[in-house]
Amino acid sequence: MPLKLDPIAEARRHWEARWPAEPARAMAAITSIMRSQQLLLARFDERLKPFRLTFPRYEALMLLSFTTAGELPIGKMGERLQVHRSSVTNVVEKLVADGLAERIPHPTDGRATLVRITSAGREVAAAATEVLNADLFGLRALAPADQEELVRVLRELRRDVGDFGRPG
Amino acid sequence: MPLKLDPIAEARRHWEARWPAEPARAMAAITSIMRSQQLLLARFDERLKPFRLTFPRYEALMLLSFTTAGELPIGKMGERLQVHRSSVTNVVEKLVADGLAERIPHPTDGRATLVRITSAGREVAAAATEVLNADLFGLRALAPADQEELVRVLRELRRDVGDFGRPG
DNA sequence: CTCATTTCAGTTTGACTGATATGC
DNA sequence: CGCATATCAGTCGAACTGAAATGA
Repeated sequence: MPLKLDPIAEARRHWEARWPAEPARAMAAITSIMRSQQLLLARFDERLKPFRLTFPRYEALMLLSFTTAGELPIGKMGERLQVHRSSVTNVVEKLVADGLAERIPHPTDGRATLVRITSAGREVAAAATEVLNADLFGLRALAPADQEELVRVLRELRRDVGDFGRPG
Repeated sequence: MPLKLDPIAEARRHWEARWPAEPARAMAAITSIMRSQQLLLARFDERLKPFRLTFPRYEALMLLSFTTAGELPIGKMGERLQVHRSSVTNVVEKLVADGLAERIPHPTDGRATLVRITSAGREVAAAATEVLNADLFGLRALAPADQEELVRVLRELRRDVGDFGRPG
């Protein structure tokens, strides 16, 4: 059930009454991101449920489907998804259990495990993507220019916080 | 360790190779939000750790501190924080365990429990906020105008997804 | 009685740490 | 040998569901 007023606008008024404008603005931006993520994630999970997927699993599946060979070692996946190796092990376990991916030995490195998307995995990935595309990932009402603006500003944010760039 | 390239720009190229521009753009916007949230949350948890707070706990504490009486029933908190009642029960339990809040009986409604912030809770909330303010909530490098833009666009998004407005 | 409020028990999920096995 | 890779066992946090208790 939606609230009557924008909760972030309300919170911002409280902040501005107690702290300078600068942190209040930053806080409003942050909580906007947090809340948006929460809402979008809920929406995604709902759409993905029929496929027995969650957003992290969907991400992993799409990552695999984007590689030329359809396979990637666990460590590489963790790097790309920015989560711990053991978390990847976990997610992959679910995909394997559902027949969407399989573990195969690395041809040259005996330590490594390759995760390969199966044809069933590709089908599910395509079908799920179709569903998500159908409502444009929940952004139907957002103007294309606004979507681009979002990407641009958040790219700045991510670079600043250390998502990419500044190699070191 | 930061990646060399922007992972979202990379993913977007993959999407554009397989699907129309519209969903690719939406997907880029969505994953920008998801990833930003992930990065910010990690940063917050790090900053809040010395106070034995997590972001949800901090949110709950701030919510209480913003009310005139410093107290709120559980259900109201869940409504404002947009989480399930039993989740609030859980978070409040942690705050109470650390002496930052207390449960008191509702004066007129015997069913309800009021959660009240303690003076220790106010102190911790203030100290934690000071720390978060010190790096402007992780948005040091983002221009004020960009922060406002973020708030504006995400307000549209939230309204569309059903965070507020459209009462019914 | 019905409805509302909260708690409790139990589950799910994802992420982590640290220890271990294996192979480069 | 040291280093890298992955798994396993165990923990934690947060969210949920559904049932039970209590009281308006």
